[in-house]
Amino acid sequence: MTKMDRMKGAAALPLNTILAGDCVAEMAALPAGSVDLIFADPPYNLQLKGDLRRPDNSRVDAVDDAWDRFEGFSSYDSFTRAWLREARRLLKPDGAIWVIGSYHNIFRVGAALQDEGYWILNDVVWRKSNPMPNFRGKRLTNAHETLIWASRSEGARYTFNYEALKALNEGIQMRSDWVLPICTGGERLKDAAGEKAHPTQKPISLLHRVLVGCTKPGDVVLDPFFGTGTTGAVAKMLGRDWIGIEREESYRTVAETRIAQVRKFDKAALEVTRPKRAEPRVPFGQLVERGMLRPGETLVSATGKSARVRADGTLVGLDVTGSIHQVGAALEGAPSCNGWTYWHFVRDGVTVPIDVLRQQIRAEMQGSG
Amino acid sequence: MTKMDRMKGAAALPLNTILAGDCVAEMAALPAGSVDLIFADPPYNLQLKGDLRRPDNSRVDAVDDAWDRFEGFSSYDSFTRAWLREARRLLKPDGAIWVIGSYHNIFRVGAALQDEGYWILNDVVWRKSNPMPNFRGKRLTNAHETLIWASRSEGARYTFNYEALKALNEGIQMRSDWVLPICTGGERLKDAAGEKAHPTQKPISLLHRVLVGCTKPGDVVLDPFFGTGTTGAVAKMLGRDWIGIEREESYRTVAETRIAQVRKFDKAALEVTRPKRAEPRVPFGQLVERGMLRPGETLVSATGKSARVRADGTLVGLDVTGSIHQVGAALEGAPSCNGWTYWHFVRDGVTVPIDVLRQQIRAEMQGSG
DNA sequence: TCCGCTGCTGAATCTGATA
DNA sequence: TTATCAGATTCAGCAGCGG
Repeated sequence: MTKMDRMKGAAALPLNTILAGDCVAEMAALPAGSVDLIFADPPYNLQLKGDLRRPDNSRVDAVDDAWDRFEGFSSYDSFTRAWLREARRLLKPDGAIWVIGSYHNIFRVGAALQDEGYWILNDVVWRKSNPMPNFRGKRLTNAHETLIWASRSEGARYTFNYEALKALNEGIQMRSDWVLPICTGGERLKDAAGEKAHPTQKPISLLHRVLVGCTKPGDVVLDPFFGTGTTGAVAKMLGRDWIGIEREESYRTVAETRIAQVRKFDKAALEVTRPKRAEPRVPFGQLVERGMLRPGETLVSATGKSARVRADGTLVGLDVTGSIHQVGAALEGAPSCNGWTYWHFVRDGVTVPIDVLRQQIRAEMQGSG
Repeated sequence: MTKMDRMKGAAALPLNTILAGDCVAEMAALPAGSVDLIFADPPYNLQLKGDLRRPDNSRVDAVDDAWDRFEGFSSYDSFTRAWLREARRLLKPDGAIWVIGSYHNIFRVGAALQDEGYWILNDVVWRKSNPMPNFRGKRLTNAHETLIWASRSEGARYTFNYEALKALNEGIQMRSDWVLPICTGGERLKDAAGEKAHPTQKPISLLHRVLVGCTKPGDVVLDPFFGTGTTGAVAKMLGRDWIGIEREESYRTVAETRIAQVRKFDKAALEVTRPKRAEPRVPFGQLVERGMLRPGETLVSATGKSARVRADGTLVGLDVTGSIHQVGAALEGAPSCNGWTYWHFVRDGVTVPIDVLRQQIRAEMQGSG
């Protein structure tokens, strides 16, 4: 594909609309390499037989819709591989996919993902804080669903906002198990008759975490099983573009009304904690040029090693000369070393990491734009 | 099979011993329909490439054993289907199987189980209370493993001690997610050199829950990937018969010594299974994800300071960005600050501490362990 | 004996910008 | 495309030691 083709394709993308039809056919009509993230909540192939009743004999409203009926595993597999293949064609090279499912279908989906060339990054457990109990006492309470996060291929440079998710989790890195309530109450959409509009509406909180963690503002998010449009609603809130595909007219109607009512968060609120790597690079030599460190001055490490600063911003250790990183690594016998945190200078008897000086320079750069 | 055959087969069973050899060949030599429960911890096919270092530069001791190396998915699939087929032949008609794995292999195992005619009853998530973190900040902490529980076939009358598991869970129906620590400390078996005897020893608490829930005293439990014999040790404690199969002599030696030391119904060993209950930690970000607070919304303090909420659960104050605690401390010039009581939101003209929202979330989590 | 501090470790598919 | 090198990155639990 030429750059021109891709630009043409991108221009043709039906952003922020719901396409009516079968997801494989609709995806086939979209341009390759045009989507940043796909979130998919495919039919679970539940294979329910008769009714299920609660201990008080009331009937459980199960998923018995036509779209969840398949002939058998082989038919479900063909369906799965067909939509996963089209989805992969649509993804940009560094794009990624999330798929949610239960034990009825997730193993087949996961194996198909691997067979189609996707590269699994994590499986994530959505642990429901308020699941439906097991009424018969014949099994464990089915209290979770599984999500799979995969990049388009091995080695792809997928988007992962590590610091943002860490911030969401109060400073501790986000784990693969997420405790979130199921979608109930005011969030649960109702149809005209007051019945739930969709049997398996996903909670906003789930999509919020996925989109904050794995997309950037302005990214294109595709949901091939749009349902009542949680993906679109959250994408809009977060300032991402979205495309939905949905066969059932009744779901599309509910989704359109819903998304129209969503307000985008304001720009400042969408800013997210950024990684250090995104900050401007400051060469160590600048600390010397600016006179923050004197040539000839001795730097020390917490492990008791020392080295002397030279005018060109290199260090001289016992036997070694080189960058702050190289000398640190050599003195420790380590394969690598972050010299910024390893080396310290001494002022008025106090030992200070040289990284503090780098932060001063960065702060100045901020102020001067 | 006649009743006579089955009795002959049962009589020939090598109970409470470890068979040396490849599990497919060893299972093929055992009589059909003779086993009540199988617990299997097959190789995960991790496909690790280079080595991994912690931020302090120490090297992670990875699973690089020969038994975890496969040519590719197709080779792993053949292996999986071969042992699952033999395992199914050995099961009594009402027998069941548990298999444990990670995202590297569990999807292939689950699909194979279904294809071979097993009937999945639950997938169970082992949520590790103390997993290894993600050192490079490139993915989510891999904090769980998945177990699949399946009966030999659809409609089988498998053993499930509903009341026993409910009692283990302090009177509440057992859920499909189990919080248990990984195997460390005194429980972790060491070799003569003081190194861990097996790279992936499973905790007693995990097997305890499986065997209490899915076997009866006197049942025969088979583990085709016996390793250092946690399955055998727990079976002996609980008065079940066991059969192990293990290729590696070093593992068999450790397992034999270990199981010889186990006393039936060792009370102290059973203590391990009681989960510790602490007040669950609720990250501030969850209030945002759940829509209790809106990104862009302003929080205020009793001292007249204010800050705005961002989508990743951080706050922006006058000059500071960070957690609710960090921003509160900075604005007050204090070394620390409890953001939960310091910050308030405004609804209908009323100022409410954000801690009220945390209490709401905790109330939802109550009773769901 | 208790407390705090340091150090070590666990089934892990673990970098990215620039030349 | 490949080589080079700067430099970013961790949580819970247990053992051992010193005061």
